[in-house]
Amino acid sequence: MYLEDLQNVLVKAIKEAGYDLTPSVILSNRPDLCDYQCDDCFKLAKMYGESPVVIGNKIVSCLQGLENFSDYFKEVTFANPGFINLTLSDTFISKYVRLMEEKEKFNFKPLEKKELFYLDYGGANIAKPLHVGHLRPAIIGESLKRILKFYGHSTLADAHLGDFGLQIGEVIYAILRDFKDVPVDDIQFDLAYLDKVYPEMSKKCKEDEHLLATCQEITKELQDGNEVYDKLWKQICDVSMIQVKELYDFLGVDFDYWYGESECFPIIPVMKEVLMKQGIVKESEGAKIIEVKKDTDKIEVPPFILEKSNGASLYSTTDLASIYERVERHHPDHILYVADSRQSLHFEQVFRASEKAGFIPYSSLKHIGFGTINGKDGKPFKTRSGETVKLKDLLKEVETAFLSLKETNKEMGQEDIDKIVNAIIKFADLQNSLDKNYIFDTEKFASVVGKTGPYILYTYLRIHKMIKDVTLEDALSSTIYDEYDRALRLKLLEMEKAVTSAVQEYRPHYICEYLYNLCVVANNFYQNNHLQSLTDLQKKNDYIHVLRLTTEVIKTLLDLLAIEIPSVM
RNA sequence: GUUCACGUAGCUCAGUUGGAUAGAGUGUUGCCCUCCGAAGGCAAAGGUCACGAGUUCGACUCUCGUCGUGGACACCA
Repeated sequence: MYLEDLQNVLVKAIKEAGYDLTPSVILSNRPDLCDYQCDDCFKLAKMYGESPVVIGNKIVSCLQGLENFSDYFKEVTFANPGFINLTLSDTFISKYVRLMEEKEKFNFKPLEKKELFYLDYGGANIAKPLHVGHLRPAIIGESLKRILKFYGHSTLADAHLGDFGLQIGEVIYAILRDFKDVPVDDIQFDLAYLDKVYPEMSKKCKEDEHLLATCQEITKELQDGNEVYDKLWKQICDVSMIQVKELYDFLGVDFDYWYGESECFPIIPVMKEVLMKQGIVKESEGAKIIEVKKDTDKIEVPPFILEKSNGASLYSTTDLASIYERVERHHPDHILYVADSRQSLHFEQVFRASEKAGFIPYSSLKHIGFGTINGKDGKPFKTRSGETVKLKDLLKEVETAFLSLKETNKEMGQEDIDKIVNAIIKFADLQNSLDKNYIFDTEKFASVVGKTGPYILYTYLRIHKMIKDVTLEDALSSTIYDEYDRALRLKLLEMEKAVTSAVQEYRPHYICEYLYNLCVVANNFYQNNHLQSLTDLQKKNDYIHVLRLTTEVIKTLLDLLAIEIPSVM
């Protein structure tokens, strides 16, 4: 809100100077000179064919002539070759800090249009243990959901479990082999069994074409409604879901719908009928396809495959069916897919097919791709023996490393330890920009110093401890006492920008960046201003106001990253 | 082969419509606990922004090319 007000003042001054442009007021990149700056003199110079120096000086003198100048600025200057430097007045800063305290949601501007975002960020597979690869979609998706919701949008989260693919056929094959003398209704197995059998079958099918074909056949029959397979499948789901939910629960990742691909199957025939009527389905090499390439394409975009030559459905089929179903049922404005960047071509095909079929426009569909977690060799992260790392083991490893840092950590309650482990992992992951691969470094994931989740938690707890029992009588005054105080108040105002950017670009790391910077400024304040020894009551009152708001902002933003605050550290 | 993403300090990474002196963390070297928690604060050193052209008053940012890394390229998910 404050930025908009600043901008409006500038609009007026520009008009008064005889020009017409909506300027952009941005955070100063020379904090030694000013708080905010406007660089649009260059643009105006081009538009009006005058020198930016002349234009800038005109605008600056219009600003300086404002009747209520001090409501906004302490100082406005022009700097060569074309910068307008704005230093905000204490009155202005404190006014908006007070509004952040008083108004709902830190005085965020209400949304012009509330939209419904349908988020697909699960991708966990039934019958396979969750591994490192499932970590990023879960925490990025969860964070995006919370950010969108905080911003004012509606969200629906769908786990979209992989529960009807080849891996199920493989596991069913193994069950029938291992329990061949047991009547189907009496077959009982547990999670340990699935954990053992899946890797075994997966390996064997890669080596044995005949076995693979058998498992594919089982998968198809399951999809077609084979009763025996269906019974086993239900049990596989029940057994696996316990672990899947346990892990997601630990990570604070929650879904509105725990749907799997299997849910799409009843819709597939309906969808196919719609597609056939539109006449966009073709036959090619025995398969049913939809052409999705365009003349403007630089790359060869392969056709979307609706049906395999053996009549079976595949990944693309269920994804398109799920779009059809989601649109029919929920009418979302956007569907977001949080999935590995490697799947970008797949989503491109699905999105084009969806648009061609008239389900939902291409522009409403978005694949939020992210890089893979690599080991130090630049290849996907594996254990020493070359296996994918189980998520459970990774979490345990981080916990062990944390506990060994300090003797006293072992005395902490399990709930607090869990929260800190979450903070370590999530902050380490989310602070990277999404599109890059990143290197998994055990040391980094065990670190609690510097730019880490625990640093944020620690900052929060220290400040919270000293102000939690104080009740405030007077509102925050407009006096700013020193540079640390000023820096903290200015930083608090930036919250809106951080969240807005994160929403607009679907990038949680803007929140991390801001959160860390806020904590640095807050720590600075803390180090240089001792609350206890203060005798000036108004100053003490104001400091508590500012610190309290700081803790509230930290807590709110941590929640957007799905990080909870422990009771002690 | 075609194509997409990436290449910024020793290491791990930010850099939000192209703007002034490219920022953090970590590591290294020094300081700061008789005052609210040292998982903290301060300071120093550390850069041909992969390389070469181009567009622009101005390029880490945009365009093209080269090199390097990773990925994708119809019946797997």
